[in-house]
Amino acid sequence: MAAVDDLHRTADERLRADGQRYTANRRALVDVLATSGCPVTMTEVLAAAEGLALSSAYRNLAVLEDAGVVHRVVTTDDTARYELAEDLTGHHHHLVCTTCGVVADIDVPEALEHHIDELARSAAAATSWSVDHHRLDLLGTCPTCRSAQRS
Amino acid sequence: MAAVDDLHRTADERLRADGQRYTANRRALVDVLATSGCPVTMTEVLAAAEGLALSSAYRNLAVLEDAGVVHRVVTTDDTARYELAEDLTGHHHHLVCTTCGVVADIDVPEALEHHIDELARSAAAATSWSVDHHRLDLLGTCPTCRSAQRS
DNA sequence: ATGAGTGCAAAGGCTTTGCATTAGG
DNA sequence: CCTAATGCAAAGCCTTTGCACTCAT
Repeated sequence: MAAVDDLHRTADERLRADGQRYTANRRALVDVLATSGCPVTMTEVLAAAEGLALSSAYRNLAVLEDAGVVHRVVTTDDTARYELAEDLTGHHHHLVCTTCGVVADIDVPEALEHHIDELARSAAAATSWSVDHHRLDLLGTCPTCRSAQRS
Repeated sequence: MAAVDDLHRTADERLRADGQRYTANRRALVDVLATSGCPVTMTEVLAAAEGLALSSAYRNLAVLEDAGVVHRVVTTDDTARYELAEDLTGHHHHLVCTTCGVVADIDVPEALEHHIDELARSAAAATSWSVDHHRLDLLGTCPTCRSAQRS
């Protein structure tokens, strides 16, 4: 998998640029996130990375986030989720289940992104805030919770 | 203030429909949220509603949320914020400060809302999720934190 | 009088931190 | 060697819950 090698190389570079080492634990975390396909909870991270201590997972995910490799996703419940940074996976948005909290990725039409960028510019101009990113979530019910409702 | 009277009447109706009473504490909470103009933290709620117990504030905000009077806003930090439900204040989106967490309201052009609704429909059709709402946040730095950075 | 609402204190759950040990450069 | 990283346990912080008391109907 050349793509995965590239990912690790990029992660390594970013951590070094941040004065950090790309250790086995950190590499394992990146693998977990690259494999999962959607933002994952700490519980899921620990299940996928056997032998990794809870505190190391939190600390390393924070280090990876500081280095711009990982993004911490906060939705509506009290459990954070983690995914690879957008510039590694491509810009996307989220479908969030308001029942169980699970998050899926969705792509958004270029035209809509363009409209949002315009909004960001005009809002920044009107408010004296600076605007860096945006976040568009669709909130609803995932297939699993939908079938649970019906039964 | 006729508008505020309407607000309290609506809140009262919704609580009763939910089998709940519109008590003095709950009325005070609605007043705090109506006055603040942007989503507020629990700390701010307690400061504004003198004599209100922490547990009562949490419990009553939960009751008000269940009744559809209040909306709990989760952004990027670990402190929830509360605002009046959108159908009481009008649909809007948020400007979130990634430094201090403060949240401001912004209105979004009708055309953009329309595009987002289309996205919601197509995403629902493509994924077998059901989609109820959306949430668009602009993430950046508020004026206060911007001046703190410069100094 | 009867159940909802309230306040205090204690407990919960996710996350962070202190500290001794281990490993990488 | 020397600093960073790790793992365990303890602490923190926001939030929820248990329980006795008060208030409204």
